[in-house]
Amino acid sequence: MTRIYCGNLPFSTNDDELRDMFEEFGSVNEATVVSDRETGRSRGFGFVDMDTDGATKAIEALDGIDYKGRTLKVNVARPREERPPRNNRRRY
DNA sequence: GTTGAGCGTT
Repeated sequence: MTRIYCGNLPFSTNDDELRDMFEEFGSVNEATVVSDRETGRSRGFGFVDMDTDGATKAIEALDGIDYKGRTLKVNVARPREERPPRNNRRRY
C-alpha cells in the first residue's frame, strides 16, 4: 500500500471523486480530501491510500494533468507533520 | 488556495 498526495485540487472535489479517479488504476483503500477543520472548506488537496503498483501508475498518469482547470500535483505523500500542542500557551 | 486529526487518554 502506498499513500499518495494529490494537490491543487478544485475546491469542488470530494472524497468520492478523488477515490473514483484513482480507482481506475487500482484498488483504492482510502481516499480523503482534506478540509480545514475550522472553516469546513476544502484545502485543495487530499490523500489516497492504494495498492503500490496502482499508486505508481496513478502518479504517472495523473501528475501534471489538467483537471477542471487545475493542474494536478500527484506524488507519494510525506509522513504527517507533527503538530505542536495547541492548548499550550507560550510562556516566558 | 499545495502534505490530513484530535481538543486531555488511543
